Amino acid sequence: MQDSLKANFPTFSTELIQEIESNAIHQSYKAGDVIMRTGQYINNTMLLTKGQIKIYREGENGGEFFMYYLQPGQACAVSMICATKSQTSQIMAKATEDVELIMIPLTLMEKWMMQHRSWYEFVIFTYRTRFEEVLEVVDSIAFRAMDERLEFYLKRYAEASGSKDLKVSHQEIATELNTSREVISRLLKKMEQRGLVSLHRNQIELLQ
Amino acid sequence: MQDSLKANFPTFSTELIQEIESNAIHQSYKAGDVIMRTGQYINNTMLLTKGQIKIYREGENGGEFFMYYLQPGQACAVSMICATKSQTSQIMAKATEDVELIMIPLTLMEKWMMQHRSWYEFVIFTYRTRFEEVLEVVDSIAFRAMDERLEFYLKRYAEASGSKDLKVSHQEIATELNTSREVISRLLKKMEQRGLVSLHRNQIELLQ
DNA sequence: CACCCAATGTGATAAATGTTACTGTAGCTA
DNA sequence: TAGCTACAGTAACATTTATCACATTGGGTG
Repeated sequence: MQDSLKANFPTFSTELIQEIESNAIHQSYKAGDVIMRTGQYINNTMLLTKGQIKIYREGENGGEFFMYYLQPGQACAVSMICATKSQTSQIMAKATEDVELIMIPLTLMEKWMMQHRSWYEFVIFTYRTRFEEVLEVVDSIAFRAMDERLEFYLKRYAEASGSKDLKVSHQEIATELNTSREVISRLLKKMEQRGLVSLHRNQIELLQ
Repeated sequence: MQDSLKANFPTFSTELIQEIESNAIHQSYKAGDVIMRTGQYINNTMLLTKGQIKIYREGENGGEFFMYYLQPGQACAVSMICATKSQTSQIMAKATEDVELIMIPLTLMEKWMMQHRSWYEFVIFTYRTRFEEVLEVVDSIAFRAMDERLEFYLKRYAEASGSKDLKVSHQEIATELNTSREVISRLLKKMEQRGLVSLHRNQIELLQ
């Protein structure tokens, strides 16, 4: 397990890794599990060591607006932010694969900020990258029409899955972009005509 | 000046305030000045002691999408985040009133994180509130149509200015919501018919 | 006052997106 | 194989938003 920690968080100092090892709680989830709900209290920061997590913003009407992915070696910025005051979560986290993660209690999270430079830098780095990611999301909704947003979504999906064959239904895309399946179908057809994708059942192949 | 610091940042410890006093650079801007541009390098964190700042996200086409306000006693989260790695700004900051602020160099910002608990808490609090504010903005664009977004905008404007008489033109609102003046005029008319606002030249009066 | 100009109002029309309704099709299973 | 179901395609229409064109209004200024 130390190996997994070291491999996923290479910037952590040896002492920090030992501290994590002796204090942290390991937790695992199955693909599809909801790890965190909007409104839930947060007392731990979560470090992802295996699998993939999708972060959503929930609308009142039950919409699930996709924000970003978490990969092994990353942490949930929202859990860090909320954990510092035991606030409720503003987002929903869902496992897209079987997930293993390490829970760091609030008290330790704060203590380490003062004691471990590598932890401090990791936390700040996490804040920064997630903030930037959210700003990009704002861009995409504020300035771009649905066709561009769809391309943006597919690109991120491909990056996260590490493949150009996206196993995803039109309905799922529609839900995560907060639009309707018909709209996505139409736009995908147009993209196919432009030679950007090749459409199959339950699969979208990104060309070029 | 120490009084102004203490009044605006009441959580800061006495030692921290002294440190800020002896190290910081004071800077002032006129209403309308652009304080920070997208793409500009950031080496300082900024604490606002007087005036008001609007934070925008700039689109490639020149759009200026309004994100949130900064008031005295607050700091620019983006400047904190970027400053830690001398990154470029992802946002634009514009003074809406005459502004006075304190610049904290990157090196101090980091040093104080380890030394001053009140600074650490302030930084974390700033991250958290700004992240939440941006998430709310995502909500408003992702889940709501223009009429609701307009109401959301006006409410925030009223809160920030501390008045129900908003001195703002339809064109300005349109720009900051990335839509067109006609749309805003029409929606405002509807709001007036519903008894939510009273429209005057260069002024929108929020009723109830 | 006469004029100008920015701000606002409004209709017509286009484009994008949302909604409804229906069809087809692949894959699974009884 | 028949039937079921999730997924996908598509037409028709409604609604929202964008764009264009032009009228009106009110305040400031010569």
